[in-house]
Amino acid sequence: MPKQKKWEMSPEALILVAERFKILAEPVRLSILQALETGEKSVTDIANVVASTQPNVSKHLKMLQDAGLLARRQEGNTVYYSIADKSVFALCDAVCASVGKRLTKQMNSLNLTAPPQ
Amino acid sequence: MPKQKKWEMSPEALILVAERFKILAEPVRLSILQALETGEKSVTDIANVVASTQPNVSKHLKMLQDAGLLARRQEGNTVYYSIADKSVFALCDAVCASVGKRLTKQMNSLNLTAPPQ
DNA sequence: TAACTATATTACTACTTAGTTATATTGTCA
DNA sequence: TGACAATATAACTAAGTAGTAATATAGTTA
Repeated sequence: MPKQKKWEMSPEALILVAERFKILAEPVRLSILQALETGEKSVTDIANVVASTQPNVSKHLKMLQDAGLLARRQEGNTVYYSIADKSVFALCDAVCASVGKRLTKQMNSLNLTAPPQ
Repeated sequence: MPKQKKWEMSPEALILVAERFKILAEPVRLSILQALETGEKSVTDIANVVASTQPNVSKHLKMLQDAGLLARRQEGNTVYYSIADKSVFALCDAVCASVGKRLTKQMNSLNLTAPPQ
């Protein structure tokens, strides 16, 4: 019986939740989170992994940090970012499962159990 | 031991996940989902509940349906939409918890256990 | 048929933002 | 100090989109 509670949320709360979703609604930012799953990395390293430019990555990192998803640690000249809120991975897994289920349904509805040709 | 699996995701999968997050990154759409939690509703009813115009709501409904989150049922002249993927509520709850935890931390770091003034 | 209702669509405007380029800032080392 | 390296920031452009207003498409009823 843990599931069936009503979803009461104020408009302000809805806005906050939407903002959090917006942070995650960018492939590059998801890629950054993925790159940091194995541990902290410098900005330059992240830029290399996600195949983007340093200024662009810096901007995304700031957004992720402001959202409370990343932590920042400076050592001498280089800055290391790391995951501050591991719950994002569970979120992404849940979305991935939902999206995957939907794609499977679509394929089945087209009687495509295997790719054509 | 169910948790600690590596997060391997192709760039295409990241794009799909980001698109799903983007669908949820809009307060009006979250409000629509909230309005439908108690059961199906007509377009006009939804527009009234979320305090928006009919064309705007119709557009959002189409996006939600295309994403597989809503189901559509037509009866005579009116169209009823309903939740097709209840997993979105778990997602929103998870985000809400994460955001709430972060706000609590911020308040504690400012020694604000109660609102000022 | 015409008049009415519910929903969808189109065209448009205003706003947001991802990416780029150039530059500023900060730290290290000689 | 100067030269260099790592990161952050500012200004800009281009693309996407939420909301609006007008119109189109159906379905109902007379």
